[in-house]
Amino acid sequence: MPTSAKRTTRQAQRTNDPEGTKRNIIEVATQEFATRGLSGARIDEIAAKTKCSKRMIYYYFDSKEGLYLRVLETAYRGVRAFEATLELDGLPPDEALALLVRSTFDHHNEHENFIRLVMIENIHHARFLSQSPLIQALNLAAIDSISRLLERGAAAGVFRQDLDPVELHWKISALCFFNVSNRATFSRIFQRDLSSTDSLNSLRAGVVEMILQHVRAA
Amino acid sequence: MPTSAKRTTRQAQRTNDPEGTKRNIIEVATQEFATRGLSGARIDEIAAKTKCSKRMIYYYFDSKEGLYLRVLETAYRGVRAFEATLELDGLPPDEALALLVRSTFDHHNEHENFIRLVMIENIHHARFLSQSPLIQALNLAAIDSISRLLERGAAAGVFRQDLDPVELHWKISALCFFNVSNRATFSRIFQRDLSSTDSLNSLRAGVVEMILQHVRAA
DNA sequence: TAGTATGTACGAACTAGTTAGTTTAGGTCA
DNA sequence: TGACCTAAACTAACTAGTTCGTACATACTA
Repeated sequence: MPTSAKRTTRQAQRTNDPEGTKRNIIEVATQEFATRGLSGARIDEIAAKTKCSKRMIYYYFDSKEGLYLRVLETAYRGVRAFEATLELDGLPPDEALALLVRSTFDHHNEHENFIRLVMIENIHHARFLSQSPLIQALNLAAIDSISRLLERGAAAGVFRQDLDPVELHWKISALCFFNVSNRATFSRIFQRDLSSTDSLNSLRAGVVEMILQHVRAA
Repeated sequence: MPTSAKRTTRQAQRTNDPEGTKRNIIEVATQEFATRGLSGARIDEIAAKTKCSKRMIYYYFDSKEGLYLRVLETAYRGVRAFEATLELDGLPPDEALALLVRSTFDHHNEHENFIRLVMIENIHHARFLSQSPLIQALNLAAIDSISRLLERGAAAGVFRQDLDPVELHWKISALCFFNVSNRATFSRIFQRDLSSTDSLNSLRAGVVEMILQHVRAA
């Protein structure tokens, strides 16, 4: 019987691996959503690039938007996990801040997919992020770290007293985020490869310097 | 005959107005593309919101992408037109720079559609901007203005000598762009309305201060 | 009357999501 | 221990609805 023969050949080595399947789908979907956006990404395309069938995407994630939300959460979790590896509390305040800025700059630079997902989420007015208490909790933790840093700096007399941790985080983010988010248009317009080592070194140094100058006690 | 009667009633007052029609289409399309992105925007939806039919979009702009490109060009032209109204050359360098930063911050803040179009274009790796020599020319002109400013400042001894105009433009852009581009996610995560007058005043002041401190001669 | 401008109706291709199943893994009980 | 059972994991093919783009008909203007 040809039907059963075909089946045997094709599916002989199937093994159930729910976690692996989910991970595989999220990995592929991250790339697709980051590349093409929520409406630009195609479920069929994602399915084709996974090791499983399209039905599994709906089996595990319910809908395109459900999948997108899980992709977004996974991306934010990755960033927070990175931040947690920095041990700022053990360093003098100014050195800790310099390290934070430098690391954020480099991390963003190396994780373009994360930046693109955040851009896409902003295009959607943070509609999906709003549905995720997880993401909001993750980010609030990042502010604690800056708060402690500012308090130590102020106490030691090296930082100004009037700094707001959220606004400082905003400034650091702005400079590190823009480097990746607007690189395409910026490089094109000014005919300069902003991802070259020289450009990155120069921009990184400028950003660190600006932030440190900004927080220094007068 | 009902058909001709209908036609007569409906089109009795029709007047040909190609320029007006084109302007109307671009206006509507700008809003739609800025809101939903290139793949998210729907030609039928754009057509429904114009005063003309879908046929006219294809008549004047050939394709969805053709329309998008014209929308992008029009948006960039608007920004450049604004920049040209600033008369920086008549002011002392530090005042001129402060005015440039403040104006850029406010202009971006008031033109969310432009910011969103640039975000969308970056998501598309600047693929359409690359096709438009017009946009590239417009932006290069903006750099001239900064270059003159830096030269005047350096000559007067108030600015450092080692500043690169493109990098300074990058830093100003980063801080002013991020304020609008990432407002949705940022406001949501930190439960703070970054578009409130207080927030804007505080951020604007911080941005101007940072840039001025950065360029000042040591 | 020739070229420009405009509306209507339609189709081919695409796309999110579903239906109707099959296969696997791991436990149960005769 | 080994046949049997069930829930979980998985697939191929399909459906219903959408969406870009066009063919065709017609009106306006110089």
